[in-house]
Amino acid sequence: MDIYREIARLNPRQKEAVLHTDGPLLILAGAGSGKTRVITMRTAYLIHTGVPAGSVLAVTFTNKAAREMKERVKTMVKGGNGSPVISTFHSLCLRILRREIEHIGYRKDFTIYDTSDQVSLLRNIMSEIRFYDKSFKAESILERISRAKNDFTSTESPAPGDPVEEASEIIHPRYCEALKSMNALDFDDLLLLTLKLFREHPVVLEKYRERFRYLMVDEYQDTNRVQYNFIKLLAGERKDLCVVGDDDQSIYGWRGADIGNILDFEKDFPGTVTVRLEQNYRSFSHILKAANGVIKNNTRRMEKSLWTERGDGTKVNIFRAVDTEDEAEWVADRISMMKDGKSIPYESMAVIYRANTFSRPFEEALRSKRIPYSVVGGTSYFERTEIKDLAAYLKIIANPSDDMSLLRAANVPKRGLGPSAISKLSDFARSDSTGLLEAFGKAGGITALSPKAAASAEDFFKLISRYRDLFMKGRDMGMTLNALIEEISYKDYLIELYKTPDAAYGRIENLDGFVQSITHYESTDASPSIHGFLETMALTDMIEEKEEKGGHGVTLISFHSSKGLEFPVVFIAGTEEDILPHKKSAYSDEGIEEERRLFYVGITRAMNELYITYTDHRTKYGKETPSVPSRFLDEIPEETSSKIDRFVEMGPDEEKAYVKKLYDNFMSKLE
DNA sequence: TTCGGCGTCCTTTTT
DNA sequence: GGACGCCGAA
Repeated sequence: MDIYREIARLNPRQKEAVLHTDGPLLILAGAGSGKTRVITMRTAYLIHTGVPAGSVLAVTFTNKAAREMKERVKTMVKGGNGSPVISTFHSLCLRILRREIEHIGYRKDFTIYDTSDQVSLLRNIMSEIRFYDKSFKAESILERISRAKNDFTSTESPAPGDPVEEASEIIHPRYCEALKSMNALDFDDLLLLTLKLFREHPVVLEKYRERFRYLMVDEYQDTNRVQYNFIKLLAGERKDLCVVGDDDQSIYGWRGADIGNILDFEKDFPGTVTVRLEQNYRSFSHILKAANGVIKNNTRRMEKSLWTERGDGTKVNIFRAVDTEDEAEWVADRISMMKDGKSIPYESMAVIYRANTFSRPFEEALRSKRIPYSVVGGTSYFERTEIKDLAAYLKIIANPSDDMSLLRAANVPKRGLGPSAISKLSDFARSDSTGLLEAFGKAGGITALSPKAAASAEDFFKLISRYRDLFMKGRDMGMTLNALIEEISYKDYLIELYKTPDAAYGRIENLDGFVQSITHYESTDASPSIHGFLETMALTDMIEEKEEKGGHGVTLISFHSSKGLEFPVVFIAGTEEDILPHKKSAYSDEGIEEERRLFYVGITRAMNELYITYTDHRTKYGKETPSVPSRFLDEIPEETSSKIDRFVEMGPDEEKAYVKKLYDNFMSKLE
């Protein structure tokens, strides 16, 4: 591929971004402006000018983004020496820590705790220190702790009178100690500890600065303070740093993403060249005007305005539905009209909503019209209990200090090791200052324990030791895992739990999938190990590659998950106050602005046709509630939209039917 | 130690 | 309307 010919085909702004290779560069990439094309071409160009491929580092947030970028760079850069490092923040940090973590006093064989591991650890700690008050949910404490870890710069004392804040202040240090003693790192630690490493060991930092001379960060608007500091340190004095992002699409503030990072980039890195990519290749003009009209009401943003050469297209349709079912039915009707009348395939259409629970009525309406659909989101494969159960076995096998996994595995399936036996075992471990797993091994000598429980604990210890040997020998992990499943009769346990083999069938299928994924890992990884497998499992959703291709029918998806995607036809549903903006975000201007960005993200997903719907009445938590149209609807310019109103649309018969339906609903609620 | 019934809560989720 | 966690009984 001739790189110069490719560059010549870019628009002037894109060209500018690709050709700027010295000093800090901020690419403000509007939705649909060809961002990926620009950053991959910039990478190719860098390498073409003589930069060694291996000294280019591109960091993304998701595995998907990293994968896509890798593939596209590969087609542009032929052969040559080495390839650029394209990685997520988390995998990059993991790789660094695997090599260097001993510098900061951790063992190399640490394991990674995911969110549910974190929650169970917190529950444990909270009950141990008798903090377990119903008013404190482990999840909300976790949220605070994670937040504190992510914007570690703001270590101000808790807002007085906020009990959750005060509680997490107390729990936080204990949580960190517990993690460390279990030789475990949570997701935040991967980043935080790498930063700590860089700060405390300049020699190590220097090594990585030398290694990665050219840095690129994708989705910069989503970085948190730790990521910002990490990047800044790594960029060092040379500051060959290029960040790409769109402040208008910053929708992860609640997860610690700091929109200030992108807004202040020019200030943080003096001499920054800023390039705005505003030409949009995705949508018709009416859609873009609607998007611009909405987003310009935000105050904390960098001025920009999308435009297109594609022409006006059709106006944005705003539909007022009678109620939740009506909204879903109308959308389903439209979908089948598009399919039948315009031969638009179902795969080209998406319904976007604020929260996953809103998928329900759409699923029902689509199903009743026999329209195929797939719901994006929900619990991921590796979050399923049966998978987590088995993973707990693998984790305690891999890391004997991992008490949380030990506790999970110990009594699943039931072995007669309930809370009281466990607490005796951990008392012993503490007084004898050995690990919990060793305490299991010595259970015979613990007088407080019933002989039955003691024997059971010892058996468990032996089981784990035996399988550790088997796995460490490194031969056929898939078969070993199968043997383990067999030995602990896990499938029988599932059948018993779900009463019938039929009900348990799906679960058992998941198990087989799990065995397959370890087998697959084993056959594709250069040096497979149980640690490596657990890592891959923690950091990537290995199933997603399959699902990405397999997704068919109409897509049902949340605003958040829709970022980065595009569909010829988009329906945005539930555009009502308390939903969008969500009532919990409506207290602050910041919150409202992030909700507005969500709406903006949704609008800009649409290529050809956009429908926005709201209802007159909505069923909330099983109760009929009147709804108020979202304030954001008023921000869509009149000349770019057209309104459809079911109440106006309805003939007298339908109106009568509607009134009757309301009445029936009302009567049925009384019973 | 385990099972079943009630009260509580209720966004978004890249890793 | 429903998931999930807590507490009481066997």
